[in-house]
Amino acid sequence: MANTARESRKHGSYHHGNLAQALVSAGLDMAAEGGPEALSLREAARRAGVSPTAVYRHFEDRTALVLAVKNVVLDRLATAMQEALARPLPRGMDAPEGAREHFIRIGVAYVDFALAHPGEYRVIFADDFFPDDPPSGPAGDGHTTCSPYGILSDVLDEMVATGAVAAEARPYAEAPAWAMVHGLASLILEGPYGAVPETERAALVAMSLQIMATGLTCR
Amino acid sequence: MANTARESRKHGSYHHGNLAQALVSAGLDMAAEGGPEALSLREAARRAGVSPTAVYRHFEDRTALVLAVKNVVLDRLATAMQEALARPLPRGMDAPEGAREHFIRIGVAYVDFALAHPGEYRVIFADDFFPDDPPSGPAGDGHTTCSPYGILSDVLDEMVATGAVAAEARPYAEAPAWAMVHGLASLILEGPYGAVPETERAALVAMSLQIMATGLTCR
DNA sequence: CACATGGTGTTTACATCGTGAACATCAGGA
DNA sequence: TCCTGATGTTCACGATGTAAACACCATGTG
Repeated sequence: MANTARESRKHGSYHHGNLAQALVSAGLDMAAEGGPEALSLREAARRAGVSPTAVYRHFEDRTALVLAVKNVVLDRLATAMQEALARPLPRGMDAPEGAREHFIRIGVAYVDFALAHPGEYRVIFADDFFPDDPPSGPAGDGHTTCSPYGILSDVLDEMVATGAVAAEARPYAEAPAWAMVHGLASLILEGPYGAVPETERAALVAMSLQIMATGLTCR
Repeated sequence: MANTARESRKHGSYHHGNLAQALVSAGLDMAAEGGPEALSLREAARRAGVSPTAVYRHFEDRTALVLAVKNVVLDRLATAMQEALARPLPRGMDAPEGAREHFIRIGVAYVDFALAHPGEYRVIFADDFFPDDPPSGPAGDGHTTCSPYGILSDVLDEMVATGAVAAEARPYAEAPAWAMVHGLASLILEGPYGAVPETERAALVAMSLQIMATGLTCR
């Protein structure tokens, strides 16, 4: 939104103005329509009103364009998760319960985002390169807190700090948690659970996350 | 393996003999090399020593070819899981513990298969159509027991039958279980956990499955 | 002020892919 | 014997990613 004024192509001007941004925006649209495989370089150029090879002035590859789109999607996902955390907790909930509730919430937010924006979500896992979210050693070292991975990490820390989760269970705890939500999203979007009616889906997701939280908490 | 004798192309014969099979076999090779996106119709034809359009006599689409390959991969995955189940249990293990052990085993086998055959594994989730493994209502109705999904279903039934898992937790229990293993495989193959050294990977997977089993079992 | 420079977009071209249409070859039954 | 249906072939088309050479133009330096 940096510059709404300078719309797509200024009347007859040879130069575009902010092609890179326009291409990423077109890429987001195309991803929303048909996932990462629908994100074509030529079509992005077409939508930006520019010749196919102009793209190469701003992105080395088609892959580079996809990667730029991916970063935007990751940001949006992180925002959705943070909004879920921001909602006030029910009164009368103690710290460990609150941490567990946070865990459930970001999980639900993650899956909801994936189901609401299937195409965009799938871009995150395109081209087998992950720009964000470093695996980070057994104990999480400094990651960007505003990335999905960082948010998950923080919530897990909170669970340990409040005593909801034993400290011994902390190392690598991101893995099962993330695996669960990504697995759910993936099985619903690309797997057999797409057939499950939407009403039961929410219950299915909630139940899965409860099991996960219990597995982490129970000792 | 129906007919090993009749190799690819018999000297000068116009007709191939068993093109369909040769194409699927080529498809498997290509998938092993570069995943589903490397599975090209033309290249499959090339490897079978046949013109590109000959493929259409046996498969309606490129998608149909991919689907055929997918079915073979699902079979192999199921076999790997069944082999894991076939190994004898440690003596002195009671029925609930045995069921839990079975659960862990098929989970490990699933992830191991995915990591050992990344390209083939990814074919399973290509073209967002799932030929096998119907979601099957809340309570599993008759699926093919020799499919990955069927095997998981059976093991979950065993967990309930032996009292390891409460009957109330049975409906839809396949979802979180499968989500976990698929999520793990996916995050390691296409996500950030590919960077984790192989030695720690096994521990990470084992730990995740323990948490999952605990979540199902704990009451 | 003139002008070179580098950033940005264009045109042309090529290899690859999936796919449709028309034609060729062959095996087996009327 | 010849016809018919199954299987492969050749040609053709449009789409895609990308490289190479060229065109435009804003900028700042002489």
